[in-house]
Amino acid sequence: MFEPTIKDIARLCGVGVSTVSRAINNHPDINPETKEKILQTIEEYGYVPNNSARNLKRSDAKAIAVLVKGMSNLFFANMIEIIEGECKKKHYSMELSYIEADEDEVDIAQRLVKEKRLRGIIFLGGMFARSEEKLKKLSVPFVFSTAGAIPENISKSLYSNIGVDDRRESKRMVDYLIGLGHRRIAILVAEAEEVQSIGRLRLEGYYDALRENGIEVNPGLVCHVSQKMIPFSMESGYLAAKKLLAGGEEFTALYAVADTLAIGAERALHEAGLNVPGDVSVSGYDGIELANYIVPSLTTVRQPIERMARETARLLFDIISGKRQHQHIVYEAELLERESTKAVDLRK
Amino acid sequence: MFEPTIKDIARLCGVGVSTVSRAINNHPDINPETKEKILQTIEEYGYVPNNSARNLKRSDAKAIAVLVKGMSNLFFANMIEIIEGECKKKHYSMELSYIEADEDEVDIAQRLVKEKRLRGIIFLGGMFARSEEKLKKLSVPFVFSTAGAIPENISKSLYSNIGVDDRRESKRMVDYLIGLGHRRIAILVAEAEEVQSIGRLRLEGYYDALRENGIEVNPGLVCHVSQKMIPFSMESGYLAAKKLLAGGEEFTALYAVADTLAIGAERALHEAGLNVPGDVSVSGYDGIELANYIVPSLTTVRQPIERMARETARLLFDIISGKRQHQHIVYEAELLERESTKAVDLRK
DNA sequence: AGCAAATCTGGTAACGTTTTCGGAAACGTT
DNA sequence: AACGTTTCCGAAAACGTTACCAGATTTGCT
Repeated sequence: MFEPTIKDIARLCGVGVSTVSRAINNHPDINPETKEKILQTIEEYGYVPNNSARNLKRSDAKAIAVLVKGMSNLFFANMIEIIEGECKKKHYSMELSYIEADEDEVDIAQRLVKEKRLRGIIFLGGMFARSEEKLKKLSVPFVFSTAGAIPENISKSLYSNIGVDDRRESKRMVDYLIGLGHRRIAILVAEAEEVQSIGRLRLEGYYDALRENGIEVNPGLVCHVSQKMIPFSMESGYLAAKKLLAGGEEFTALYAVADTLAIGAERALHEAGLNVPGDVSVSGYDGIELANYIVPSLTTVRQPIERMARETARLLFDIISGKRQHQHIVYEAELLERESTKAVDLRK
Repeated sequence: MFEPTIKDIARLCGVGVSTVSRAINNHPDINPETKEKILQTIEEYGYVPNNSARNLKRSDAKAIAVLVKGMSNLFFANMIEIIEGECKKKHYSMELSYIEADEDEVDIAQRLVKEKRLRGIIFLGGMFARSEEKLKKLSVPFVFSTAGAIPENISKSLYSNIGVDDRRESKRMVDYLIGLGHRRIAILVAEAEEVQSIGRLRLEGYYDALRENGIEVNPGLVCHVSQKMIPFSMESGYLAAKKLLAGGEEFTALYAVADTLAIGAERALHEAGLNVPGDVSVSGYDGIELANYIVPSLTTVRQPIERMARETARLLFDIISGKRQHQHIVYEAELLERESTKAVDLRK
């Protein structure tokens, strides 16, 4: 199959290649009539500029990459879709790549940028304990979202970060459960071993709340998702809850650090003949759409996912175009009180 | 920031650029020692070949695109992740783009292919009533998955298609409900207006089952998701079910043509004080992971999603490399009988 | 009418690779 | 020793664009 190039179009129109190039790129230095004719010919022959040649010459591509760490997460799927929409608006293309837990996201990004001459990177999830030198080597802006905490000693001007204060919001949820009278509150946590990871932060929030309320931490109520499992999957929640139940430790509330984990846990509870919220109150974290539809609807902390995703993309584009500098945005989350939690039964 | 090129590496090693190129691309015509030295220098200086230049010269890129029609679908999110994994294995990069309902996927693909010199396209969802001429113009292989039905008059050698027989599997589900004694079976359907769309096919399956069992179709039990809504979202299911309930038509079973719709519907049922499966049996379609965890777990038709996604990617790669020809694969789905359905109560 | 300025245009040199081609050196074989 | 082979290598020509520069034409102003 023959693919016309800019030369062919030029020949067809009896003009030089530079003129065709000008027509394509909306250059001002061109006669509107010539431009019209060229555009028409282009249309007629179905000419589409070769991106590789263009990128080579321009020495950068109108593209970004979205790197996702932590698979099978409804939350990220949602964000990706929104980010893709923003890319489309800016006529950027988006490359998506899921990266393994043991891979270094900054290294991968670095390579990708060099290879494809991308203009920026969005990074979703994962923990975040990078070295400053690596960040310094980055030649394009890097925006993190829904990532773990940032080590204090790294200069904030090297990257952007958008999200909520996981530790604080997690504490808010546990405070709420305590407010309902719960004292024996179990927690289902994933990735808590990774320093500064999201899971870790949410667990810290749990500790904070207990401490502040003078409740002693019962290690038997802190249940970790097996490291071999996908951290935030329903299956992980299910299995972890089963383990918790098997442990025999009593609890009146179960807080899972992700809605998906909570849903898995509810099934385990159900199988054990426990009613939610009758016997156990259950709450999650994230505020995925689903949480509102299941029966009973799930009490959760809603992250402003759409706003976060949209702003992540917009901020990146603004930094690329020089309109804004790197910044660190912390959104407020919202506690959604729903059917899965209730005040502790005083008769018990 | 200075980025070394192949010339720099060549100079640094005191060899010609072609030799460096040979080292990078594992060409046999090179002295192992020289290769070793070059590779070492590359490592040392962090050289990464410029993809644009490479693609330009090679006149094609090691990349494919995944085009998704029909947004906010858990099912697709899952498939995309699996496909991305397969791409990674083959060292292909993947471009993701969601396309609007009114856009022509083949046109978009065509443009993308010309622009980026992609080697193939995977197309997820949407209906599929393409013209043969357009398909003929395609210069790279095109694999559809989870798409609507194929018009019979289009030559099957022009594209591949992988999926299940939606009409038959849908009928299977309705047959099952009828087998449980249900006669007044409501259906929640989306996109049924689009000829040959997935929604339409599933609705046809419903009609087939009723007809075969001598049950007259009650139009009051066929409930369409509003066209303004996202077709397969939970919200759509919720709203549609509310409309159905408001219609006042009695039914003992509700079949939603997607699990997400079913989950939305269950909430509406719940709000109306109806118990599942006590008062109404509910079933879905797709077999997303979630369906197994919610309470009551959802009876559904499981599409072999992982197998489909994996095979879609593999088939595309095989066609690209000439190992296989275009083909049309129809997988068997599996009816998963779970807690949300039960035999109709004879006392009623 | 004359000249400067504005408008438009085409030629051409890059951009960083891969690949072809011919040649040099090293190696076997008679 | 003379020859063909093999092994390795470098020069240079693409690939399809964009951007710079210089030239040609038109326009605007005295």
